[in-house]
Amino acid sequence: MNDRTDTLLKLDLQVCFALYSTNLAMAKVYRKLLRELDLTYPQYLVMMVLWEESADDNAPLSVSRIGERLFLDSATLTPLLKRLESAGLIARRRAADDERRVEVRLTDPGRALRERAEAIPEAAACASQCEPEELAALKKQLDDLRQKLQ
Amino acid sequence: MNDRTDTLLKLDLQVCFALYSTNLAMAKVYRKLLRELDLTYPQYLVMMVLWEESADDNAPLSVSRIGERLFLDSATLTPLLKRLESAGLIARRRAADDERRVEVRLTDPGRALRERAEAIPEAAACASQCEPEELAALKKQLDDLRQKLQ
DNA sequence: TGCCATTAGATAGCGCGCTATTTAATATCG
DNA sequence: CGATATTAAATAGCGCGCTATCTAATGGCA
Repeated sequence: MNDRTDTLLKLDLQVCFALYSTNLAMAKVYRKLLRELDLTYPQYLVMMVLWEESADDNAPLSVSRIGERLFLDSATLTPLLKRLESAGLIARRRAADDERRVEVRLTDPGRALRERAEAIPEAAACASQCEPEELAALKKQLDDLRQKLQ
Repeated sequence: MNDRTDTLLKLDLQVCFALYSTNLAMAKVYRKLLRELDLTYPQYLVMMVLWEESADDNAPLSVSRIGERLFLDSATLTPLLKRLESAGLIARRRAADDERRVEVRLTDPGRALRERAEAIPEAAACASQCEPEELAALKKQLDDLRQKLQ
């Protein structure tokens, strides 16, 4: 193994660890911010998808559609959605035309929560203290890497 | 809220989600690679710290020292270390001079595992398919962000 | 010496996120 | 039509990672 290869391997390890630990740090910041909404970060992501795709017409989203957006599957989403349902933020119902599908809709409180949630990204942006250019570059690199890994 | 601010907020959300989902994708790749070593990614990180800091002289590391390196605390590490212990890779023992501390040491099998683990970073680097320059830039940005978040 | 604060680690309980499997509904094809 | 394959979601069980709390050991100080 030559030096260049060795450097590359160490670097790769360091990148993976940086990804891992920065993600934990990010989760910690969001946990604090989302505490007052009684949401976890993954729950917040689900609500964001619903607010984005279904807020206007209240069109239902299937579990798998939400999973597509968030790269999560039913084993993760089903219990999470049940918690959001028991918190009164969403409603779950089997689709009439295909009873395999579960239709997820916002309830009125779920729709209303959006306003209170609007303070979150600003607070998060503040915590990150980064320049837009820097963030844009980081996002692009992360998206590239995810695509390659998948 | 002006357009520039709005753009920044959306960007921040996107970066956090990119971080979250890329981390999951990375974990998935490592899970597959580490399967043959019967290690999870956090367990692998602990072994890496031990291999790096304690392989030569078998000097023990405390739980908190490992936690410092990995940004994890005892609530996460204690059960993880117990699993590594029951797998025979490490030994845990209260320190004689201060019985609050627990000394973590590699066992012979734990030390031996290092050789088999040396194929992992190469395989991971291969999966990421990235140029060293790109990885180096990504690592730097992630480290910056983590520091700002903490 | 005795009291109190601090420290290191362990524990309880919760919510992901995963693999593997199961259930039920729908689609397909002879 | 009936048998089989495919699909959507749910479930079981495991390992983090966290907050909050607890236990036990040590340090400090009157």
